[in-house]
Amino acid sequence: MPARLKDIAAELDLSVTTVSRALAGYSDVSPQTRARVLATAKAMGYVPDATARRLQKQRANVIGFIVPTFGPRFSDPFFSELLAGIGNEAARRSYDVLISTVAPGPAETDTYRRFIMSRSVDGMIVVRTRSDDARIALMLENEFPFVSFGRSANYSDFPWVDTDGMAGIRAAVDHLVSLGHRNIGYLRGPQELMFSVLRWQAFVRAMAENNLEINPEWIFHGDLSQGGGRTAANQLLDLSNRPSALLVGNDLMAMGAMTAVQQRNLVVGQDLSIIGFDDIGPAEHTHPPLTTIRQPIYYIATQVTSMLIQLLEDETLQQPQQLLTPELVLRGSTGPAPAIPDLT
Amino acid sequence: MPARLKDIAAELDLSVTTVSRALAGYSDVSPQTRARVLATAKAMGYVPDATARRLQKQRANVIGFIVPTFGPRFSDPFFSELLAGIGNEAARRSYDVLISTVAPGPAETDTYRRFIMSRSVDGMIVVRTRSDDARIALMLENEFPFVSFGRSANYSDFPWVDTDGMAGIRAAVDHLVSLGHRNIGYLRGPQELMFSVLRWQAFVRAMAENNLEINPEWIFHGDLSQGGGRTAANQLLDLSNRPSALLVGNDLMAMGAMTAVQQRNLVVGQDLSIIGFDDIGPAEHTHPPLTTIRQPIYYIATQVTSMLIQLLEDETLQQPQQLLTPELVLRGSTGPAPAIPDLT
DNA sequence: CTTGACATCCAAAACGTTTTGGGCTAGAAT
DNA sequence: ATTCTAGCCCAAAACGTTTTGGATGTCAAG
Repeated sequence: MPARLKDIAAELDLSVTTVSRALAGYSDVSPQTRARVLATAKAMGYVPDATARRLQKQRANVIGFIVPTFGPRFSDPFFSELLAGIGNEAARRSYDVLISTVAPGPAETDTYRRFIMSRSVDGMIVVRTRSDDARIALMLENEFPFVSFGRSANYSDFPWVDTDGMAGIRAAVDHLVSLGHRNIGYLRGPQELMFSVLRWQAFVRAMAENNLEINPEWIFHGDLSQGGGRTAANQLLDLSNRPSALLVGNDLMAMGAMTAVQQRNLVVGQDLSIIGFDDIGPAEHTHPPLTTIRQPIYYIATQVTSMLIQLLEDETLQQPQQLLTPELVLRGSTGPAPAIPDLT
Repeated sequence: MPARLKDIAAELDLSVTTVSRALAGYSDVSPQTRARVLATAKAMGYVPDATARRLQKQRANVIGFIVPTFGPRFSDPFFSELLAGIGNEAARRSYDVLISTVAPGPAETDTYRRFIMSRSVDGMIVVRTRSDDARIALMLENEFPFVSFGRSANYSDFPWVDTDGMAGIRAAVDHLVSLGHRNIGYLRGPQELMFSVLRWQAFVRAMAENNLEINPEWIFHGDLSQGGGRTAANQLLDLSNRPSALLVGNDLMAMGAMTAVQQRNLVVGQDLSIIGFDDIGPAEHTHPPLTTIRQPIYYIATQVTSMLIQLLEDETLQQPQQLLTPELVLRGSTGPAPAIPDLT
């Protein structure tokens, strides 16, 4: 049984009130008394009961994070990095993080509702925003504090941090063009994810700006997983006329695509140039290392967490919406386009 | 403001007690009243205040999980899979998961102490156990419920689930031997991690059983990361007399080692056979796919969580210590040993 | 008519903390 | 001698729920 306030009070023949106020450092406790309280509290290993304190303060000092797990087994380095950022920043500011995992859908909204209405958490962090995002709708309508990693199509007035996919994709396309590529394919992520559609739109625009046509045969869809990337790349490689470069919606799929290429004894960066998006940890350790559009996941995670805590502590955000410019990281998975047979 | 019990009571002109008992399904409230209560509770979107309930019940329905993050940025698929398992199983049994991230060390023990003494969680899940594990010592001495993924050298009487590293390593060595390898190196993980020393001991024994000598030049150390694996493999490749096969303490390092081999234009599975340990998601997507010793991380995570919840609900564990036999998954990173120059 | 038995409801206590609104004493000022 | 002020302390209320231990009313059995 951990020691409680009343145990300390009994030990020192003081009231619970005085012990509480001594520990909180109020000035209406004599220095001697305070010293005695501090000493025995330490000796008894006293740690306040978090639940009781929460009930009284009407504040949990906990932020919620619901991981949208796609499928039961999922291992996405994106999320470990995210979690490390959220966890470290929260710990630094003495907040705890309450987690649940649930697949997108109605059950997900229920979990959000439960977190909010049961007052288990003071605020939420949202990731992988959707174009029409029920989670954001729910929280806006309940005026519940949250910050998201990513924007949404249907709502605009809420705090978020995001990467400028447009700029990133444009840099990638420009880079491919400068390498001589004109036949560029694109591997899209799920349509309902906001970042997926933004990146796709960026691709369409960047191609147009370079006066390149988009060949519908070279557009593929994947589920953001390595397996999905591999499947899509195999479809591409089965084509009789292939593109010379493939832009991929995220790194994990790009890595899967690389595997598919190599399994046919083709060379990534030569027979097919591949560019990913994210720069997750493993990206620099593939062979060849993956050229990718880097978004600072860990930094964004700390940033989002920090913003949420600021909101909770009634500070106003000087910049509630932050659009970060990503950086194209040139590595080995891209190379010059193969010479085109001269048709003249 | 979410609706509270007293709001429902006021609405229906009932006492808070009756409303509470109606919702809890006690038989001393009339069916009509109960129906009315249920209806308005639903209409008002009532969700019980978790904090108040916890205080009264002296039970949080929360399990704690402290992620031992090594370094600020870390992305280990091992942990995402672990988290998915813990999260999904906890959600299934209506428990929440409270998370913190902290690097191993004294601050880590403080975090455990805080979780325990503040009664924020009912029990803890421990992973990456150490030979002499301060976390386990702390919880045993406070009789705090926990279940761990992994054993410990200094304590034996606590509930855990673990993979039989011994059996796994032996299978791997036997497999290499059957392929003709006699010169086998080993890349160890950190010495303080229990699974690391168990696997190393297993290697020593398995080599002896096959009458093979261990060449100290072929023993390396790494930090379980891809970068660590790459560095170690580079040391190996710099050697004038190299082993023909390398057994690696975990998949992430094995993947790093593969990259190092490929960067020298050598072929994994031919010039150097590599075997990992874990079978994390990406392992089957490398090129060549990684031969590895599979431990079912997701399953173990659900199992550990389930056991903890059983403990918390006063059920006795029929099998408090589970040693799972891993499976050697043969893929492309291993191949026959190169022919040895005949010295006779 | 009384007594039980049953059905239905509720006031009050409890969980452990913080906050509110004083109370008491000693010494200084009037 | 009285009032005021500081300094120190504490009882009680409050947070929202569940549990405890009745209270009240009705109806059937005696």
